[in-house]
Amino acid sequence: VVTRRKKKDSWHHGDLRRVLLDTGLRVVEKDGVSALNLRELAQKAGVSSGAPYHHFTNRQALLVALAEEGFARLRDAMASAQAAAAPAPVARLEALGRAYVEFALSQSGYFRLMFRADLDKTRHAGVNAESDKAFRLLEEAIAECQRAGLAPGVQPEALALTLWSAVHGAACLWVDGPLRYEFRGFARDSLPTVVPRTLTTAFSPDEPVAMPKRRRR
Amino acid sequence: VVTRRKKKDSWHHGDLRRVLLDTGLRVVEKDGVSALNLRELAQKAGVSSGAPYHHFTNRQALLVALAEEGFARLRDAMASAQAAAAPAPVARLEALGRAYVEFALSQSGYFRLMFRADLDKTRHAGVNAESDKAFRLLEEAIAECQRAGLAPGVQPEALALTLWSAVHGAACLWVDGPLRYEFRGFARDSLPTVVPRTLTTAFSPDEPVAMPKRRRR
DNA sequence: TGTACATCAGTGAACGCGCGTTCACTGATGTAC
DNA sequence: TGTACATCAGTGAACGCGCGTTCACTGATGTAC
Repeated sequence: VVTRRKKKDSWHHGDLRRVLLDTGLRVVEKDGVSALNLRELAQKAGVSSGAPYHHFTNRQALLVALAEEGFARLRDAMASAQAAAAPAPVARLEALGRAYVEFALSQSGYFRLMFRADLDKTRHAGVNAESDKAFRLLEEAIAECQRAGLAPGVQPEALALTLWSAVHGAACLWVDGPLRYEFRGFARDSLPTVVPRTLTTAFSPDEPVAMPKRRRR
Repeated sequence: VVTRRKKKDSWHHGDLRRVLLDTGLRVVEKDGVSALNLRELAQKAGVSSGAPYHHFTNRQALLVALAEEGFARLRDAMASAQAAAAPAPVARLEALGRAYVEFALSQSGYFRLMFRADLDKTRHAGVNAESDKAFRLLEEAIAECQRAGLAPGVQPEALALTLWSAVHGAACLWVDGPLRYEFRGFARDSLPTVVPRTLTTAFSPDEPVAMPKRRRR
């Protein structure tokens, strides 16, 4: 409804592309991906219904652009959380997991766009590259823990997958699933910590332990 | 396209309600929830476009009915997997987790319907009751392990949430997510085992261990 | 066993709207000389 | 610095389709007596 003006009022609208992305993100955050339509976006940006097509070839392209952006931001969030964490390998790993869940909860628009079912059909180079980078952070942190003897000596791939699954699952259950930001009295703020902390605690309950030597095969 | 006839050709169509549910499920399994539309369902059942409304008040109601059914089937699958498992608490817990993921992969139609975002808005008593029952199986199996000293001594709620998150996340990543039934050379058949097994192995790596006593708070 | 009546599961045509997308256009912006 | 021209981001009206939903109807099914 309100016409947005960015710094430079040049080029007619300022930065329509950015405005479309931003308002689109807000719509998805509030009502889900299926609620996003270009006409409404155009209207909210104070622009005619055809205008968005000068910036995105179609609706799908806008969704993909947002998904790419989301993966990049997730990676940034994870990287800086890790950098800010205590130097111990377990603390660093836990910080990554927490950042993942925190991102999903606070940026649920991006999260939905990044993992929506239809994305794969059009899975674009940019999306794949970004998501790979995010996942690689997790893998490296796990390898680091294993080298230090701070994680169970199972296949690293299995451990990486399990950790990713756990934080991803928590995010799904909270963002769109039956939990909706609530689970048995855990405070909203502590939610992102619960799952990663439980895992790292389970992996090395007391303190650094040697890699367990499996006795039977 | 093909007109279905059930045993009794009575009542015009036989059992249109059931046929609509079944073909709807197949559509969702193949192309996702958004691909399901009542006109196509009616056509596939060889019936006019208005016919479904004698069995479901609207599209939403059909989706909810399928979701309820899905939760009931998930619970059955989990219960019988647990019953068929070895008597050891850890084996029983692992069987539950495996059943959850197996269900998601083999019945991805139900899985999508059960956890789709829009379900919550209309979250019905039937759905809630069924999903609670399924989750309670998991909780009890965890409590059993903890009593036997076979799981870390963290809060049971945190452990339950983490396990649920892990199997749910694996399911999401495989069914609609970036993994799509593939992860680093794990065979498709072994996928449902990877995450639950990794967790139970991590929880009690060698054999039954006493509940760890946390030294620092 | 037959008849009358209520009920119920279908038909098929139509309504109507949301929304992606197109298109001929206009006026603003940048650039070459 | 001014002018001519290409380009580009908008307008706004319209197309068109998919699809949920409705409605007056018809014929089949079950039930009461």
